[in-house]
Amino acid sequence: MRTSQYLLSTLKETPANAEVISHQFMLRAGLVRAVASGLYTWLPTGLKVLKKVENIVREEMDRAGGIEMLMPMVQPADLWQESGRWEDYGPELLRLKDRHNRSFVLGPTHEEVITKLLSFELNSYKQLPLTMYQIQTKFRDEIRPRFGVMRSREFLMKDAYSFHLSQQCLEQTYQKLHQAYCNIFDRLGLDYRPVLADTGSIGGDASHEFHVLAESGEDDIAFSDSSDYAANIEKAEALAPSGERAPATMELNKVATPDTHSISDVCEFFNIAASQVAKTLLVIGEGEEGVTAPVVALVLRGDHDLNEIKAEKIDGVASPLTFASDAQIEAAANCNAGSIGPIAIGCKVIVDRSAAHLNDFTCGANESGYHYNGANFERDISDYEVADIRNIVAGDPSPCGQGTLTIKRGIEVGHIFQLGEKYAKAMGAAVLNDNGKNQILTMGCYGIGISRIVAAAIEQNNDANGIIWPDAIAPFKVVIIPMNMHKSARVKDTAEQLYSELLAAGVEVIIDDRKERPGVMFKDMELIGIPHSIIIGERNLDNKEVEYKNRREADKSILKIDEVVEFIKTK
RNA sequence: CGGUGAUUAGCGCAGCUUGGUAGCGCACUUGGUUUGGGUCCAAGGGGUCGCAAGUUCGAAUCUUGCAUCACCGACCA
Repeated sequence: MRTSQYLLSTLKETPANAEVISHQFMLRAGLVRAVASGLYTWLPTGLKVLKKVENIVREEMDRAGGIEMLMPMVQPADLWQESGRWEDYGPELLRLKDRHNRSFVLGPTHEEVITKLLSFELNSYKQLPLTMYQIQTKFRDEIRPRFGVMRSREFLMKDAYSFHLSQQCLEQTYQKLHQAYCNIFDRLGLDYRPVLADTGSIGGDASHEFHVLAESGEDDIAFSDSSDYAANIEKAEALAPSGERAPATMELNKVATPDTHSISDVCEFFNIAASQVAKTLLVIGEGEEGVTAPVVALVLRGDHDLNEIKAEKIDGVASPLTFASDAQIEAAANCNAGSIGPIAIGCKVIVDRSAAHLNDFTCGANESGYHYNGANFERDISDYEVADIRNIVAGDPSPCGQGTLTIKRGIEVGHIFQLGEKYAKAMGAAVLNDNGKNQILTMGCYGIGISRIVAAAIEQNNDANGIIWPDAIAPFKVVIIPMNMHKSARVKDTAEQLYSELLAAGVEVIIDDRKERPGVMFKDMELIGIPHSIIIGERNLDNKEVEYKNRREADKSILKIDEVVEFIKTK
């Protein structure tokens, strides 16, 4: 490729509405342009990277036994009604009508289509197990698209679906694809971790996410410091504190605490640590249809945060988790939100494991402007349940039993699920088993965000000058930068000769043949992040030499001209 | 959807308080200059100031409504 006949589209200045590094560099390096919120055009350089990621994913999926196919992006509503997700998926599902007023959706994922298809195509257990995949555009009407292509509405995804007759068989394929995902992220050259995950709206039993570690990530990942345990903080279990709860030593004592609402107010007022305070949150409970929903009190230690995913799974708590309104709080606890407490509250009380270990603690008195201190379980609060409802914090013991947890930020680039029979049952996907009986299929599904990987790779590989691509996904492997080619026939001839030789050797090379000053070329090529540069100037040609620079290193080195092609090929 | 802020040339911004000729830097075109890290000089092209209504002799500027975009919260590859 020649820059003079290409669309580089680099920008000197950072567009004002790009916040994260990857978005800034993707715009500046001419990889993408926004069309509307969450919708992007991929420019030539960006598309090259996207295709490289796609091909690595395709190769590893094929190697793991996947079979590629392609399903439509527009899907009929009745498939979604059949699975029940027409109601369940919510507004993120973009619905539309055709000219005949028939309803369709823009596919956010393809369980319905694939399962329906295979309910027709599969007849016998002899055809199983089967793993199908596609690499295709998805649409999710995100509430708030952000971070460029990292959370866009339209994006490129690899989605795979596996079909089995037994859980055991599903687990084998799940393991195989888990390994395939590791191979993919290894080849991409990314620092990533597979972590235990919540199954979310897709449903099912077991699940792992693959996270690229980066400060700009939207998820918190908990790691054990002495085992390979890793879990999304949504999922990571907070163990009960060890040992017995200390006995009560104080009397229950009601104290007037005017203008004391937050945990920090209470700590300051009583001069105690947040870990000695119990905070009480009221959420909506599961009520019968038509009846006013009851509230449920969730009790946590003052220094801990509620884990909403864990809480909404508890029997009696409405899902999705909904906090009580001020009016509901007033009605249930006779006080404002700053003075709620678990003592004699008159509703279901669920206490976090760590909070349940407290003795002589401080809590709201269910009377505006009053708190108790010296509160103790059993003596003061008898009717309660204990559950794990908090987020783990750094320093907590690992649920695996070894080591303590640390927390890092991650970008979710892959997610694999064991779905079980959910979709197969809904869509009537069954085959005859070896006893000649009809049997519902068991499924797994496996996603990778191709376009998100491009952004994640930049988040993890950049410096002040721009992107530093991992070699496997660089848009070009090497750039030839001739110094003042228009003034020196020698420089021009050498550059053109090397360009031809590299092309002939099958190397992805771009030559910067613009009539630009050297500084401009260096800046542009560093911004775009091409891993290897060959710099050709008068000063080295007398010795039949050129310079080589690696994007990751500060210093240049000297190469003999006739060694360049071999040298680059070994990189 | 709630909160916050923004919208003036392709990009980054000023002008608005106090209404009166639409500006600066980068980029682009032309000429010259320079040539190993975003040269310098000069001359140019490009804007219905997000849209609509209102106030006014006159609106980028004041008022109202709407739209779009970004950031913080709940969702997810």
